[in-house]
Amino acid sequence: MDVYCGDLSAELVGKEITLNGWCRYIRDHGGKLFVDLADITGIAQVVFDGPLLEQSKTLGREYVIRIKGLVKERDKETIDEENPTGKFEVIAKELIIINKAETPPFEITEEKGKFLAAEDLRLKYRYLDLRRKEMINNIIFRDKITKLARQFFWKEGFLELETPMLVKDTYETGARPFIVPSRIKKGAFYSLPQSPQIYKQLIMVAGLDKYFQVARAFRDEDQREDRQPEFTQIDLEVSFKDENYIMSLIESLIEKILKSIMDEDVKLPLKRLQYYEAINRYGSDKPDLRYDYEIIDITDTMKKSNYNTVKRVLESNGKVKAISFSADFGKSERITKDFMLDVIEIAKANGLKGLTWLFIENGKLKSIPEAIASSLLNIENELISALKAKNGDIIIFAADLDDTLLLQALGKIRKVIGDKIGKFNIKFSFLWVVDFPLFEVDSITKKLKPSHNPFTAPFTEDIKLLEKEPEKVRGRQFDLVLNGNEIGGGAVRINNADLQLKILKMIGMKEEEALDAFGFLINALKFGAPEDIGFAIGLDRFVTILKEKQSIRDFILFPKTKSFDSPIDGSPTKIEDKRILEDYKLKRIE
RNA sequence: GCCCCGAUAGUCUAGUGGCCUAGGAUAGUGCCCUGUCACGGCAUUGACGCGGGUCCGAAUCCCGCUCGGGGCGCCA
Repeated sequence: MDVYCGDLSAELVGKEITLNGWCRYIRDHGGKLFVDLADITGIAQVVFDGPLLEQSKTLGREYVIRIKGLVKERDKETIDEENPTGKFEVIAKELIIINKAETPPFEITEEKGKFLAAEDLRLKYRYLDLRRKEMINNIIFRDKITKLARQFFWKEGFLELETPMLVKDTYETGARPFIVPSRIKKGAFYSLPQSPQIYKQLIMVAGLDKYFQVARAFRDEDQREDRQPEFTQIDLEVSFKDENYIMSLIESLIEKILKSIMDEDVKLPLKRLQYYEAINRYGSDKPDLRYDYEIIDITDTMKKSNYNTVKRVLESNGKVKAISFSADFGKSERITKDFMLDVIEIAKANGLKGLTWLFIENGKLKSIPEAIASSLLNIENELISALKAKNGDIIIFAADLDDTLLLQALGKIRKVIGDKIGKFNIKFSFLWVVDFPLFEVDSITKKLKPSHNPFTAPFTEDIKLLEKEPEKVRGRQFDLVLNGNEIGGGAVRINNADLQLKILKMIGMKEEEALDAFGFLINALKFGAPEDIGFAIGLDRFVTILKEKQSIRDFILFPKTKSFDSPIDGSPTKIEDKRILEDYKLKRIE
């Protein structure tokens, strides 16, 4: 009987079984030899003695073997409490060495961190890294979520449909795509999809009214800890539905994932925050609401103070905004002066001229130097009560003429403080951010650009503002935020050809450019496009946050490095000029 | 394009101008061991990313490069 190593159990005691696995640890005692045999399920101890002893001594680390043997309950004093199969062992009767293995270039160990090899080495030998329990768990966890999502959408009547990987280049409006030269059509290129966006809209026009896909997407933009050039979205699109349908559908999916996979409860419906409210209260369109630290406008109070630095800004119609938080973050650790000096540096790096910080002791404001607190003496109580601050709290505030900059900088600082204090009473804080502006104004070119994508429908009542006050038009866009990270986004799509063309022109495309790039979509909208709404969850990021890890690379089998190399196969690699020229009629210039 | 951090045996690390002939752990190799479980004991092989500079003297300081990581820009 074939058994997995992790499946040794009481029922198997006395039975002869076959195990296949890798020799993880070998303990040679001279007259007896123990092997920890590992596979995807776990580790089983195999005992070699008697006639097999000599052969077993030829085993090395990571040799792949098959053994036949007798399952035995271990003597009490030899039970390994650390190992789930530690009450049992297998007395080997037959040993087949399926394959020898070279000594691994790093240790495949479960000991946390101690021997964990550098990531670039792990990625080069990813097949060895993936033998580690932690990685196995990550990959299985990801599978569970994908599987659950599939079952969920199938049950809701969605079709799992595949959109093309070789698509039309639509660089004009979005992320830089990876391009693929065409061999047949000289000088022409496909792109790899930045998202299945347009194709799923076409699926809706076709009348296949509920689509989903576990879709790969590609973006040739610089990387971050939570960004890879190719990544996976759980992507969906529906006809004849609205925002409330999608939000409650996604909420229901989240609830199921958290309950059945994480055994965590989530309170539904999720909180919804309007974009402007999120910005004003938290300085971010994806605030982390595991902690409060709300940004409070103290402009009016500060006007009465004698704090000249700030007053000068106020005289030019600037604003002052503040955050308060506890200096004490448990385990007798406290916010230090050095940390606050770092915070001031962060403030400056984000464009603020400076930042003031004070602390409250016995109901009084204190500062280093004392002069700051003195200049605020007349508004001390008003300030403390406006911020709902208490003894032991730190108050920070900053003033600036540019309200947006002020809020964004404080939003960054709020996050730094939140991450530092880290005393969260909620593990997962989900949030909808809704009512985004349809456009952003590019700070340099002053041109309009879509705040998400150019296919998002404006609010019907805002369409009249398109001509004169486009920056006030709200888009029917909603983002899903988890612990301060955008993990999903959805929108109602434009289903009117004229409006679609108009929006494309508003973001700076000439009519012929717009038709050249998106004519196939605009044309489709003329042939009976239904009401259309969709959503996508960034799967890699989602699983990473649920597992409370930092890097999405630990949840991707073969990730790329920061410089876009693929350590496992060494790609990208040069292709000989001859082939490029003959097949694609392309020439390399240097 | 820019900013910041890092690079010492196969691996993880110690190291802050002379105590370094570079220390430890683990892996490897050889020998010993019948109850270990990251077995143990004894012995042993093995390293300062590359190039330049400062200095009497550089793993250590400086410059450049390479590689890796974090961030800004970018990511509809």
